[in-house]
Amino acid sequence: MATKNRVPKLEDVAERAGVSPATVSRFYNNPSVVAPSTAEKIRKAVAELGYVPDLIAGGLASRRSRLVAVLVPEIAHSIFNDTIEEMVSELSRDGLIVMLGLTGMDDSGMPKLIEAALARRAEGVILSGIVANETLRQQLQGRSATVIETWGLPEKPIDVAVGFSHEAVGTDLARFLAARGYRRPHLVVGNGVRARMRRDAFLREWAQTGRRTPTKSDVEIPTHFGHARMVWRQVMELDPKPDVIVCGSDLLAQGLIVEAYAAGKRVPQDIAVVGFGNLSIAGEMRPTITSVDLDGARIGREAVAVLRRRAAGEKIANRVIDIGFRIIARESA
Amino acid sequence: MATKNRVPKLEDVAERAGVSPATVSRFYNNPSVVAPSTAEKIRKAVAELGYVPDLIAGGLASRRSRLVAVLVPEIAHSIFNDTIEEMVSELSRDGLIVMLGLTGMDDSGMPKLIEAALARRAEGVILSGIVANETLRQQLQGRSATVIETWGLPEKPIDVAVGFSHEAVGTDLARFLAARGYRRPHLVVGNGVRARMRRDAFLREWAQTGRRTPTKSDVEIPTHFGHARMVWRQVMELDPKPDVIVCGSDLLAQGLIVEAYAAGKRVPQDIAVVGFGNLSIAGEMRPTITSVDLDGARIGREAVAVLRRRAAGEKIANRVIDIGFRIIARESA
DNA sequence: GTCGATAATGAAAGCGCTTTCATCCCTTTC
DNA sequence: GAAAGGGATGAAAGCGCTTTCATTATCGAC
Repeated sequence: MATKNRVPKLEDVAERAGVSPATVSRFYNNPSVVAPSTAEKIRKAVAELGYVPDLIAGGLASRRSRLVAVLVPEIAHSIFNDTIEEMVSELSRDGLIVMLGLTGMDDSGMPKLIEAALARRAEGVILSGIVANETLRQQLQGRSATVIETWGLPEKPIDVAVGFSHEAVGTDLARFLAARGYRRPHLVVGNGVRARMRRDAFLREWAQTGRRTPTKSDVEIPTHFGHARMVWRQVMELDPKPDVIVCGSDLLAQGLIVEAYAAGKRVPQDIAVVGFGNLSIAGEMRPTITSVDLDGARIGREAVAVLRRRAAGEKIANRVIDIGFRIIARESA
Repeated sequence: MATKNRVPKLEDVAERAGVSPATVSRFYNNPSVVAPSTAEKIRKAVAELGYVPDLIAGGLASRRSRLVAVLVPEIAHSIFNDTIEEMVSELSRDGLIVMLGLTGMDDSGMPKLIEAALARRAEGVILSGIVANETLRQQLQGRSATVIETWGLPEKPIDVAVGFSHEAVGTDLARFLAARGYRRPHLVVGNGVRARMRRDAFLREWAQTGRRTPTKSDVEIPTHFGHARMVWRQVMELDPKPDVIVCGSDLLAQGLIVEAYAAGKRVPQDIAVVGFGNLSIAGEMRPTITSVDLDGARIGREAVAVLRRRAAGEKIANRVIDIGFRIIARESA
């Protein structure tokens, strides 16, 4: 038999079912137009042959790649993971696959990955953070792919952005702590753009209170549990008696709580701690951690929703989608 | 100009550079054969046009998809993340992209994702865990894609497997604890196949010592920090005086340490704790956590190495690659 | 019974590349 | 100086699908 020993193709199915290739193609892409009896014959032939459509060939012909690129700095300790998880499952529901790209914490891998995505004619490119490089912005703008920047809220998005305002977080956090009566905060700031935006807004707002200027220390991003020892030492050097430490992540906050206990201090009685991200541990730690809740999964959902609307040919009116955030007051501050 | 307002294609570059399409194709796929002066002309044309090759079309013609599918249960709290991260960066170095698929903790999404991967003619399919479903195994076996099962060590891999022996972990852990003089362990077991393999091996080995049969409790996988409260309660009910708790993950171990402190017990003096996975927190927690080190990144590297050797046409002699594991003794046990 | 719709299908021309085979021209080599 | 070899390029035939356009069959409606 001619079809032995090779991967069956559309034509083989057509022949076996006694129809034309066009009809088999319609069976897959537009099933409502094929007659039930014909469909049944095709289904049978497909099963007998073990046929799996070649989406590469299909993609070329239809110029639909069914591919969405998701580019993030890293995933090992990432706060983006909820977002990615949500996107991947939502997208695969639509028959889209996601190409995962790791840009590195400094985004150095981004240009190559964007090129790779465009070369595959990705229908969407979802980026974490906003793209700084002007050349890249242009390159992305010229293409038909939907480009979604997430987690930040640029004034002028390349295409669409969904995230929240880091400035607003900083401001609100300052107000929140001021209202609770704290007077000597220490800020632990990750050395990334976003963390700095929050810090600056915090300091600006804090200055309004007329209270002591907060001490600050820097950590590498991604900030995590292991930074705590070093940070603790640094904090104590700069100000042995801060009343609250504001962290760039819940993991770091958790680490500091452990350090505080190891140093014989109680949280929050002797020193308070605030996290960021509202990871599940924030609600599970002892004491539970006061944090800023960002609905990562929601960012993912909204991003996918935008993609869907684009696919449906809708115009996207609101190009900057603010999902907001909430300060969750718990035991630690 | 004819090339205005549309995405330039290979032919446009060829025309502009004054060469044939074939030569431009060679410029990309086999640059060593094109004359330097010609290459320069092409480079110039590419830059002027902003040409990006269409890898979909290229893939169809060359029947190379340059796509590797990576299928994992989830990524939000995953122990696989180091592996994924390593694979993604290694693969993108080779110009391969990775399609990330989430199968769900029960692997229910696997069949569809495998079909999607095959439909895109993925060159490799990397699975976490071993595939139980026989139909799926067959489907995978028939294709030319390299299939790599990771984290487990099946007796008869579909194609290639890289991981470690969960039985050996259980056995070694039992010996390790016995040697340290522990007499009343409690086992916290995730309700997954792999965790159960470790447990059974542990119990078998422990029985040899003639000591008290360990108490056990179950948790949902993925096991994490938040399970600790419930587990702690359960442990205390089953045996108020265990001398060591053996956990299915470092996160859970960390949670139990926090619980122990909250209950006024010292680790390891009053109760010891052992983790699994050797996440970075294991070495950073206070006390540092005794754990089982599995080099997740190495699994990723080995998997990619296999893919490379296949791509180079090499035969893979060793179809089961055991990367081993090490028990890291730290403060907590 | 005829006509226009409508539904179902087929024929064929691509989609934008890769690759085989052939060609041409320039070096070597004796 | 001719033959042989090799390097660089071009022509053209696909890769396995999709989709437009045309065709045929079917069905009411008048």
